[in-house]
Amino acid sequence: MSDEQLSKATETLIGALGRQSAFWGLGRMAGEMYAVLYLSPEPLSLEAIANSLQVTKGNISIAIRQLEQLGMVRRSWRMGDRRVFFEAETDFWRIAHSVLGLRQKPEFDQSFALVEESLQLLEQAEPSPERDYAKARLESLQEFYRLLDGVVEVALTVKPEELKSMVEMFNEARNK
Amino acid sequence: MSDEQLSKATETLIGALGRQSAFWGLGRMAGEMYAVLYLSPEPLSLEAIANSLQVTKGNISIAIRQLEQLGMVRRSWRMGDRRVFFEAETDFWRIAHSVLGLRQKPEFDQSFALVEESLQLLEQAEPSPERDYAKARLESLQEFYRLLDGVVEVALTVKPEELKSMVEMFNEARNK
DNA sequence: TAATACGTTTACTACGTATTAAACGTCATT
DNA sequence: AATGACGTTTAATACGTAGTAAACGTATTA
Repeated sequence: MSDEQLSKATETLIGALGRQSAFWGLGRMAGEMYAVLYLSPEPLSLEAIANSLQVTKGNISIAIRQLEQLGMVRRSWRMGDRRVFFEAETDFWRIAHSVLGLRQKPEFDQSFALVEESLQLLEQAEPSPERDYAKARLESLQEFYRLLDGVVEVALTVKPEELKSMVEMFNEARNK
Repeated sequence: MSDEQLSKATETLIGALGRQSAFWGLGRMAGEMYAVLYLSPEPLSLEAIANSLQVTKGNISIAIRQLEQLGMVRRSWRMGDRRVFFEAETDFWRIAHSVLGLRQKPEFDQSFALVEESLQLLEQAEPSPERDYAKARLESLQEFYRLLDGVVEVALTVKPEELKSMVEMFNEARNK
């Protein structure tokens, strides 16, 4: 690293995305790796990543798979080089799509299905004030889930520019 | 428990919200406790919660604080009873507000600040292709953060009915 | 065929967090 | 004052996951 400021800047981003990634349940390592790749002008080898993060190869090998599966990182090859290179997907919109679809949505669906199951159990229960109360609560929860589902659906359908102008529209309307 | 189906339904919801809660980084316990309270027609004592989840009082005492701080649970008292009772906040809209504000937003802001810091470090760096590339990347990341921030802002500003009708509008437009 | 350079897998260790049991402080009741 | 019923705190433990080092498989080169 010739430029001190540049490497400091990289370290700072590594810290930022590591935090973020851990917070969202992806593991600190995954975010840190993404940060390294995101700032690198050209694809990096597995070993290069391991060096810049001071961890072992095996560690990277496992973590990189998560990132690949989520569409946050791609592999590439160079002719005459047996090594595998990785580069970051830089289109956050695309990343948001795949992460929501592959990670959040399944979890959401699972939960939704369980609420439905719970509701069906209540249908079979003896009518009683307790049952009726629980039933009302579950239906209310279900409605909220449906709203959330709809919001996400919309967010993934519109184009980013559309979304951006929508947001601006709202903010203008609110500020007067 | 007089009604077998009712308690099965409760257990199912406990499982669902426990999963969900752990997934979102709140800890399994917190979600399970919320589920118990959410389905209970009247406030429950600390010990009652501990019994229904088969854990110790101390455990509940700690976890309940999280839920209180996030506005997901409230304390209440009964005259002539020294015990503390807890009841679930059932307005998910309100919960969404406070969770986003108290939990997600600070984390987001922290990350945003670090990206900015990183960007400022780059300003001071020697001009070079690597620096310029990194700078472009960070600016792009910043723009995405701003968009996200705006979306959340809007989502928290509009009333739930407004949001709901917006979603419906979009879906109709999309389906023709 | 031997030797080297990879990436992956595996068994082990280290670490942080969740959970418990017990001690503690407080308040009401006797 | 003494006792008992609370909720909270604390120290110890259990548990799951993150991370390492080394073995492994495979392809490439000599």
